[in-house]
Amino acid sequence: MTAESQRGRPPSIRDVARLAGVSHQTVSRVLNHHPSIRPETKQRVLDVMAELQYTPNRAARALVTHRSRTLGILSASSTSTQYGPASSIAAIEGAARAAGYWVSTANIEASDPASIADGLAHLAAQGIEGLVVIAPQVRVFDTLAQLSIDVPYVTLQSTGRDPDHALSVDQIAGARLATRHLIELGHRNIYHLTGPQDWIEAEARMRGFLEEMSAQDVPTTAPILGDWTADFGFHVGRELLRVRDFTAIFASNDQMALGLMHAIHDAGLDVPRDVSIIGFDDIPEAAHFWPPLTTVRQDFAELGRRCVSLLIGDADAPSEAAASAGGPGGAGDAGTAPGEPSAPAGPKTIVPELVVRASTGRPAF
Amino acid sequence: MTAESQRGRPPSIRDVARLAGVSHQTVSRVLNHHPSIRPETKQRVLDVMAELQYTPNRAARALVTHRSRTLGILSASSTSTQYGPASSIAAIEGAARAAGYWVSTANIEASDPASIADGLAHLAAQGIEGLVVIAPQVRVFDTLAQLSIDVPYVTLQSTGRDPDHALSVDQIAGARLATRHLIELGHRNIYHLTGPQDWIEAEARMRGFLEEMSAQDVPTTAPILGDWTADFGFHVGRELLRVRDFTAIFASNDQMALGLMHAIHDAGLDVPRDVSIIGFDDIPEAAHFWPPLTTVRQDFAELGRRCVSLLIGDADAPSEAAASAGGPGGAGDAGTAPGEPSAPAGPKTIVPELVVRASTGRPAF
DNA sequence: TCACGGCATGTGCACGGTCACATGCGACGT
DNA sequence: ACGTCGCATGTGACCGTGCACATGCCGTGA
Repeated sequence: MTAESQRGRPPSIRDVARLAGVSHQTVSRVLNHHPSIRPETKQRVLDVMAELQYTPNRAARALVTHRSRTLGILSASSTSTQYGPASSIAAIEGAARAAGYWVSTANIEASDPASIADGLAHLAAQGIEGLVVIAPQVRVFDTLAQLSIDVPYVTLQSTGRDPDHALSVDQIAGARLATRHLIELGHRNIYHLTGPQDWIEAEARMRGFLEEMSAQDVPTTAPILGDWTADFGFHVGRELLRVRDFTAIFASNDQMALGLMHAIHDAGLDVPRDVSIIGFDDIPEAAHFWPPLTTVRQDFAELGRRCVSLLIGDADAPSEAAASAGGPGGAGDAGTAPGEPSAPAGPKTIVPELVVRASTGRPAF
Repeated sequence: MTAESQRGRPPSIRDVARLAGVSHQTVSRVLNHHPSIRPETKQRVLDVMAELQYTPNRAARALVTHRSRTLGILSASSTSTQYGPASSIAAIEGAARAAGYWVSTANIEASDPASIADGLAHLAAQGIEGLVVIAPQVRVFDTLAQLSIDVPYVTLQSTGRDPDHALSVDQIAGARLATRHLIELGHRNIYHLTGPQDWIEAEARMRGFLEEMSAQDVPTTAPILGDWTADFGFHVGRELLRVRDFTAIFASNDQMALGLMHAIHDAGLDVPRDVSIIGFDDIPEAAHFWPPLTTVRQDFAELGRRCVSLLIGDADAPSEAAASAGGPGGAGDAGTAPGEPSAPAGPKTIVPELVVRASTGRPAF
């Protein structure tokens, strides 16, 4: 029965149209949830689609609509392997898919301008409609401008500085939380180990640290520039322990905190008796570090979701809303096309949360 | 000068053709590295392309060639946030991009069949030319068959059981390495904490463990089914310590090993004096666990790269090789199109490596 | 009764590439 | 000297969709 329609190629709307006894345009209307189609006609078309296992051809659609329905993620490969970014990426993909979008990723070497340009060009060649940047952002933006790529973009995890493009976990507030916690425990000699300087969130955490320190009138030492890795934390820890003019360290991510604790244990010291350590992110392993790490939790998944609603809100909502008053519907495939496009996304700032575990305590003296 | 050619749309090959004084087909030939184009003509076309900032339209190309040049990754969202899979994914993307392919990801809830089907359908709708599966594989394959999706696929990290689709880190060898290490230290009462049973590599590591145990005539206890998480390791550890009829545990990933060590410390015991712990994967943090973790290192990035060369070798190499004898060139964009497509990929099995650190030692008695 | 508007549907073209098939021209063998 | 072959290039159709613009029909108000 269906064998007859087999002709090598996958079925097109015209094949469906022929079998349903309508024009190809009617089929197209069914696909796009056009309002004025008689229910019976629609049903007949849907039946034929199912019978033929028809799938809309993405390329053809993109060609004529000039819309790729694809979001790009530009990610530093050194970080996409870490819990936080990886969780956000997963959430981005999920939210995008729910909204009928595809997600395409490009990993770059953050340190190499050519790599940035290459990755960006790769995404641009795809006609992405939105871009999420998880990388040292200053350089990326320069390159973006140079290549005259013009798509809406969002930077994951930045501070509220550029409110159009930055949806923020309030990194500053999180850093202040961490710092305040140490100060309230009685620490006065506190170091801060930051992330790389061209990561906006590293800078934000540093700012939060400095703000809280001066707000509480605690004398500040210069932050130490780190690179997010546990290895780096370990080496910095070894250096710092030579002098030991501190009782607490605030590391701007959990990995570096882990490295610090390693160095401290190696020196025969105890956490938190001799030194208190606080991290940032609350990766799932942090609860099982020894000692379990006090840290600041971020909701990475929520962050990813908001990225998408920001991006798709920009790109989609206007035309979408204009097109049809009542029905949302979107432009998903006829078969799938589930729930509403995500809700207005709530307040714009995600507030991070202090998680007190066993790596912080009162200073010994 | 260039202002004149601005007409809203991005430039097409016809625009380029007009300005270069050739036919659109000649432009197309330049794009596809056709052999018989006069160097001067080619150069003229390339110049115009540069001037116009011409970018080939992916959708149009895909429409007519029936090739999407896209690879799909189906990944369990619970695992894509972990170091190993994430590294492989990054490597896959890099290798794919170098070969002129795009990568699109779908994260699924491994436990939910509907989610699997949804993710797979999403990728299929894109016309992916290859699929990498990083998820409990049994269910995925069933679904793949049900949806009658027919693309070459590769399972990341599987054992050598199905040699066509499995490019293997030799998980069995790795597990034997770990087990032998414990036995050689003098341990006789060894537990094994596995990954979820429907993950092929979890099963492979378990097999390796069992094989080595019986090869060395050490009595075996039933493996404990885990879920890859540190939390789970922690809880299992607490249970096991009630009886304490063992001197060593082989955890099939580093996270679970971490959880185990946490439980052991909590009980006031010492690693490795009271219990030896060995992990698997060698995530970057493992060197900084307390104590630094003995584990088995896998080259995740190499694994990812091989995935791609396997997939693209299948899909591309035949026609590619037939097309032009000498020049590789690929079908990248005229402007970009860098280095050779990856080399023949070497021997098919990646051999993992034992990394001895401080979490294993001789049993106390 | 008829013009008119809205619904349900159909017709043809455009999107930006590639492919199959010309075409013109110079070199070469007989 | 002429047919033939290969190179360099051009012409037109086609891929599967969506859009702008008909078209026919029915209900409605003047």
